[in-house]
Amino acid sequence: MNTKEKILDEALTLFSEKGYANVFVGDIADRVGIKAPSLYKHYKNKKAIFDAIIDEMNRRFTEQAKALQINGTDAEADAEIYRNLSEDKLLKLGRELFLYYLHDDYTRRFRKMLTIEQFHDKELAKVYSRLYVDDPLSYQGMLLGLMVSAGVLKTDNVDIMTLHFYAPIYYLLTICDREPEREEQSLKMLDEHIRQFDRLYGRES
Amino acid sequence: MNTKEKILDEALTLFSEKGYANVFVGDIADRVGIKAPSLYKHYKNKKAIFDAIIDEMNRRFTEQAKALQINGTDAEADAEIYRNLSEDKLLKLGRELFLYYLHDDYTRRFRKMLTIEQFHDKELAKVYSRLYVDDPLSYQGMLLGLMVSAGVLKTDNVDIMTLHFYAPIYYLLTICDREPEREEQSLKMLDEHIRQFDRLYGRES
DNA sequence: GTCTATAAGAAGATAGAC
DNA sequence: GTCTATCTTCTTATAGAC
Repeated sequence: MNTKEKILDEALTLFSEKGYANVFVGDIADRVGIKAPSLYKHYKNKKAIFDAIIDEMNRRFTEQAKALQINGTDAEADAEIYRNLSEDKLLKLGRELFLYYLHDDYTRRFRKMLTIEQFHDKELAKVYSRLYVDDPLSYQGMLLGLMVSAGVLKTDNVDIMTLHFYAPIYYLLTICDREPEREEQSLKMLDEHIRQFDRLYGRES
Repeated sequence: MNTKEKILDEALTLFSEKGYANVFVGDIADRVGIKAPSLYKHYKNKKAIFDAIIDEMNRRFTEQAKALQINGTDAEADAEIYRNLSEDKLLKLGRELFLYYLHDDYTRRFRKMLTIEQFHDKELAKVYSRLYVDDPLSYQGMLLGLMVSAGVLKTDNVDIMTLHFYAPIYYLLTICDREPEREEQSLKMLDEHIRQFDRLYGRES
């Protein structure tokens, strides 16, 4: 990781803990191991660092979305997978996804930073809603829709079923972001949530 | 409203939009209609204004909690109410609660401020979790528990049922806080959520 | 309690040497 | 690209008159 990248990395760490306004250019420089004025050789000003973080995230998520679409369009193969999805496998899948979002360093820091800055301007509000509302609901809606098609789940309203699946996961994630010591408790609730979801929409009805 | 109260009020408005660090003492004074130095006759410093807001909220919520407990302990009368709760009434109740939390000026501004400041220190994280996790889950858990006792709802895990009821409501609320123009869409989803919740846990099973 | 004037210090950013 | 020195501006807070 070169200096320019290291600046983004350390800035993201600080922004995600204290928020943009509470982080000083000198703080970032300290952590990078240079003096504040040197930082201006890499970025025009403090705001440019913040913008570069947002850009980098947009790049990553677009990339990820593309990768998901490639898998997602192969509906026949996916349907076959979901048809054979036992409760245990669903549980494992949900837990892995949750832990990825919780523990992946970049994802976690970015989510916390955006949580702090979401009211700062309309643009950031949109980014937040796209990443944590619209994209997850549409992607998971597609997956759950496949499971409905495969007869594994039953509903006449996939959108609300998706909300019922995702909202508790999102909620538990925000708890862990705020108080990491509640991770164990949250994981336990996550398991129970998925098990109950499976029972409500799935095999027993 | 005297000057001292007006300072808290305007400060809360600004803090909830920009966050503590982005609000200057002069900004608050401007909105109150005085000059910055006059403000120091009412509060020792900027931090004291913030602390006073937190204290005032603690006062209000403790008061509210007491009032709720008085009703809540009369389980017999409540059970009677919930036994006769039709889907339409549940819908109306949920919608009213949601709109209260969304539109009540004090509640909304405080929630947004705390959202921005929740990672700033452990104390604020705890306040957030108490107000938006532990208290609602325990209060609504009690109400839903009564409905289970009354035979209106069925589950072997009231905690998860409560999570399934509350998490989508919380989630929709955060969407409206961030993008008020999505209120109509969110209210529609709220209705569908409650209706579906009622179907999953209620009469049809 | 409110004002004007101002002190004290913090923070962002630039200049110019190396 | 990194440094030291420095400028400028902004922000909190105080002093003291009314």
